[in-house]
Amino acid sequence: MSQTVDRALSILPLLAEGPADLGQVADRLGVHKSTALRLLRTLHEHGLVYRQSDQRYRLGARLIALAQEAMENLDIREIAHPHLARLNESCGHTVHLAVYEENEVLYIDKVDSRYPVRMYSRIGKPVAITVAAVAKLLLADLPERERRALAEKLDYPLYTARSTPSAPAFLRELEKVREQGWAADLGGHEESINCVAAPIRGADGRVAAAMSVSAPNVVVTADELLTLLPLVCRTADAISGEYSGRTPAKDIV
Amino acid sequence: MSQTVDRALSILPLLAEGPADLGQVADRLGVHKSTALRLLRTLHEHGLVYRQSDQRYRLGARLIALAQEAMENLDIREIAHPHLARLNESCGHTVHLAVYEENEVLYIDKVDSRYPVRMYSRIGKPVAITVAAVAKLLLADLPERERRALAEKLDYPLYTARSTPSAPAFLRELEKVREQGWAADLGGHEESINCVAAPIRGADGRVAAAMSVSAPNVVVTADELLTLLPLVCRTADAISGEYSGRTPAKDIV
DNA sequence: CAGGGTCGTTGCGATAAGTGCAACGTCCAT
DNA sequence: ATGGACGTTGCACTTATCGCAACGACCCTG
Repeated sequence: MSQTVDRALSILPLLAEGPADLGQVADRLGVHKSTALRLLRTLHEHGLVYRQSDQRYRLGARLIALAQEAMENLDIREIAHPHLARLNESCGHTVHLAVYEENEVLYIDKVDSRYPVRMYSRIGKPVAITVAAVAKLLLADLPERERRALAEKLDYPLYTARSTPSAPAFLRELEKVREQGWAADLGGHEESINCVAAPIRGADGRVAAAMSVSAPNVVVTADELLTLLPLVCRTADAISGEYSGRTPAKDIV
Repeated sequence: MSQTVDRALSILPLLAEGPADLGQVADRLGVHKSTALRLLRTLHEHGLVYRQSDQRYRLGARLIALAQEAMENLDIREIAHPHLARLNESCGHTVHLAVYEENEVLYIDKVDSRYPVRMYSRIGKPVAITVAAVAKLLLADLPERERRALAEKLDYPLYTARSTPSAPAFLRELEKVREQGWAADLGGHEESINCVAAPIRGADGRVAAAMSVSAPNVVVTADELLTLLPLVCRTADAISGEYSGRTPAKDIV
């Protein structure tokens, strides 16, 4: 809508790929160098980009700090965290919390496994949307139109032989998840990693977030992990209760 | 430099304080509502702001994802992480990695304590710059002019009785840290928490990052924590060696 | 050491893009 | 039913942005 701002913001994902110099930025934006310079300067003043010693630009520290504040403002995160920590205490595995927003599913909290083998994932990282258990729960709750439209738009990378291969398969899987009220990912993202997930609902009954427990085969088999399902669901329900204002929450400050 | 972009970017910190509606944004920017609307729309298209169900705007998911990518591009983080994890294995306490950029010190990595008592801090969060041990190391290495200028600009909040109270005191502390080559924070930020920190240097000898070990009094006394200093310094030196390209690093892909 | 090339930077005039206004629509509360 | 608050739209004005061309710094090469 606003050309100047639009161009300036387009620089950010570009720099997210790695540092770039003025010429590269100008080329990729399709504008004159002087224009790119002015945009970069403005971004720089706001701390969103940083100019490193070799004169190239990269994303800046304030961007990271802003994102941090953004996450801290998500009240569901505050509410859920103690529950996630408690679940991690009792089962020892990695626990994730994720939300859906504008065609993306994002981890917004994580409690690391207490086993030495840790899986790779990061708060703030977009989730493998076609296979992750939390993603299935979040998408399964979208209105049908939106769900179908999104499913068509997605790519279906074959991370493993068990990855969801196509839009129809994905929609069927979502339907199943929707009915059973929980989801699993058994080696669909990484061969040896399984997850079970449960939905967290707001006052309106819609799925506001999803949480999961993940563990590699070398620690527990898929079947063993599935025995945790009731515990995961209970935890998710407890969070739902607090988040929707039904349960007053017996803590804190 | 670019008015439109400048205004648009000013919206981000504003929304970081919490969700706001169109009128509030327009007022705080000092522009007409229609102008604010267009800016917000552009930000929205790029996913940097999100419009929640009550129509108010808040920071969006892509901002968080971008920040994530920004951090993953910091090569020092990649290099340091295994060392931090190993240090955590051997001492059990919380380990932090921080960098300085444009008047801010930011945690860019963290390995949580294995004790039940965990301290509050977050990757991406700006550090209490006048008291944190890592901040002292990073600022102590700045050119004198810059260091003085920054010291004058800072606020000196008295978190505790031991917090650095003023610019002159801070500069003296930095001088000391500079000479001894390590830093500590003994209850200067939170009464019961102590840290020891060591610098990580690049090929040019300048301090590129700093790492610290933190623990609450209830787990170890300050004196006990200080006995870890040699280990912390050795770890930092190992990271320095790898980062500056001296040590080839015996790993990875 | 001179010359050619690359890259970042600056000032300027043309004009395209952004701005504020006023009117409209919607929703909610009175 | 009526008033007010808030978001949204189209439009005329004019200001802020754009690309250009020229400059300067730097680096590498012959």
